[in-house]
Amino acid sequence: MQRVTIKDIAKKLNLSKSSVSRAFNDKYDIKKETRDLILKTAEEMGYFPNPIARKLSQSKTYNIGVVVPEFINDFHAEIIIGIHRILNPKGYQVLVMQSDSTPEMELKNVQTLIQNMVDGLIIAPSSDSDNLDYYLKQMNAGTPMVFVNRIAETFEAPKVVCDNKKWSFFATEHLIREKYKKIYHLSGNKNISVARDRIKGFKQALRKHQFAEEDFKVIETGLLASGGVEVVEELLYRQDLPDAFFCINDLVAMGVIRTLKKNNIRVPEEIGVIGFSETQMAKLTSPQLSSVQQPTYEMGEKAAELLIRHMNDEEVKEATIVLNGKLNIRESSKRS
Amino acid sequence: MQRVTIKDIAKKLNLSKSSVSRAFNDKYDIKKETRDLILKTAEEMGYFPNPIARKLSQSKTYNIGVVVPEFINDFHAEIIIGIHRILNPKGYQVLVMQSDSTPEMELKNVQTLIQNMVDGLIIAPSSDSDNLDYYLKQMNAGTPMVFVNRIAETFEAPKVVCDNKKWSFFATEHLIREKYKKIYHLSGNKNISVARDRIKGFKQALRKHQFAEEDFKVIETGLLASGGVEVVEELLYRQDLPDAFFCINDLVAMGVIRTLKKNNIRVPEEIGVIGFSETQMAKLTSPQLSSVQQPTYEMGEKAAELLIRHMNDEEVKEATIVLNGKLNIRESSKRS
DNA sequence: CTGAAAGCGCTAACAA
DNA sequence: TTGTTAGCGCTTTCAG
Repeated sequence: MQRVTIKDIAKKLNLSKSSVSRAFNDKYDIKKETRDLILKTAEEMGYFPNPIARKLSQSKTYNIGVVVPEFINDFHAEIIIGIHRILNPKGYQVLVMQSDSTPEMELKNVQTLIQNMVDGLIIAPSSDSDNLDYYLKQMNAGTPMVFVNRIAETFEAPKVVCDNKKWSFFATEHLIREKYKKIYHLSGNKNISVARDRIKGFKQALRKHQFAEEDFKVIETGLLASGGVEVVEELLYRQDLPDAFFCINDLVAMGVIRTLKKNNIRVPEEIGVIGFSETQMAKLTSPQLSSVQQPTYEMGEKAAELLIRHMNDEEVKEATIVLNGKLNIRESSKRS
Repeated sequence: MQRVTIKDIAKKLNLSKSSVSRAFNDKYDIKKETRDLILKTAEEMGYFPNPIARKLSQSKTYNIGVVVPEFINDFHAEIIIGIHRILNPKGYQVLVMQSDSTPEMELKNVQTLIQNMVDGLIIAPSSDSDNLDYYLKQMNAGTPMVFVNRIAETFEAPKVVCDNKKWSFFATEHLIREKYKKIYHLSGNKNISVARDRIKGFKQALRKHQFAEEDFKVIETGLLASGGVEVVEELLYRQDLPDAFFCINDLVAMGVIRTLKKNNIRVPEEIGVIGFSETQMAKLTSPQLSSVQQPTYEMGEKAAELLIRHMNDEEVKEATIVLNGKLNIRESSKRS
């Protein structure tokens, strides 16, 4: 069964291909009746425009590339859904690739996508310091790009971020208000600006509440549950347990809680725990996990909108959108 | 900066476009030296083939559509990753859409993808009884399709499924061996063949171990944690708690465990719980959740391989691949 | 082994 | 308002 083309319709109606084409792109002049006629017979003949042909002649692919560190986690999955929500209705197709959280793979994915001629890119970088030169070069060469989440503040590009420092501050302050006296921050990886910002917020809160500087303890754990497990085991061994953990993410927090409970330490009575980047899991565990929720869907949506504006040549080179988080206080951090 | 085309290379080397094209598609005759020369200068000039042009002239898009119920869960995310693993290296791009678990949206997505001229489709249906006529029609019209997971056994199409009945049987038998005497099965939704198969396995195990037929209790809960919560609350109210729950998935199991613990019922000592479709969460909770793990990545890989064979016109119309699961026994179901 | 030329299906100047 | 025509960049048949 051959696909119907504009040529077939033109022949059938004794019109030219151009007229048919025009009927489908209402930016050109065409008499209303002929257009209606064309649209009607097109419908009858089961015609659908061939997107590839259109892409070739318009030299526009309507493809948008998205690169995320990984898509098995709620955070990035939700960002991707947000992106879809904006882009799909506008006729764009979204090509998602994951970088396995490595800058090398990320670069490779971006290159692949550019070679496949995406019209624009949304990148959720794995770190904020790698590949920047390359990205800058590509942007100057005319590839519209928008960055999400982990990206250096100083990098001059359209970006969508959360106010990590602020919400880290609130999370820490919440622990302080709950009368936790010795609070450790389990930080993911200091190469990531997001983590650095959270450290800043953490320290700022402690400082505000007159904690001694020597108590500003930050431990790097990576982003996996195992990181939380190991830290607690280590601290137990060294008999240096704090009475609260503020964790870089929910996974680490879960690792912490598990290990504490295994050692018969009660959460939140003896030790409070709070996570970040709320996951579905937070509500399902016992104790339910307190966590800072980020507006993930909105991050994706804003990034997509920014990209569209960027592709339309609006001047958004340095537009930065900062979104707000939200502190969900549940059982794991409530002593009162 | 204009993109380099084969024409530019041809001009530079005083060759014809065809030769340059041939150099990149080694199915045609071309002298080795000229080919090497072309490849070398192409490299120097920073040439990349324009995929759109190639697609148009080959009338092949190298796009594969994938429709899943949703991608915020490990199960489907892992299937998608499996698909990527096979398809990306072969130069295919994967377009993923989610149906929000409704047949209507699923149909719409499939139609959109077909209009966008994907070369083939992998569908993880939201139910196994909807849209089948349409799919059959499309397949007969020449669109290669492969189905994954929730799909009726009798539907004649290439498909990749798990042996749900078998692993449901093993899960139930495991509970029996742990001396649980009154086992309820929390089933998702009987419209889904996967759920029906698990019910079969459940009953088969009870039968084998001489449980009374009146004890074959199956309760529909949907697929969310809230379903588990509500059932336990209801059963508590009616004072009809079993001593073990075999749950359709980990989310429901988590809801069950949470609610039991809230009511000071110990898991697994008083009540055992086991999930299905292992999630990352299973290892992170306390007690750690026993669950049947399905080979999700492999399901995606097999589906992609099947699709490729199908697109190459191998006769695989009715090929069904049945994969094996695995029972991960953890704390939530071990009384001994 | 290489070149010329047609064509994939559509868009977009330009003419009429 | 409509038709003619020349592409978009590549593949592929046919000649040479």
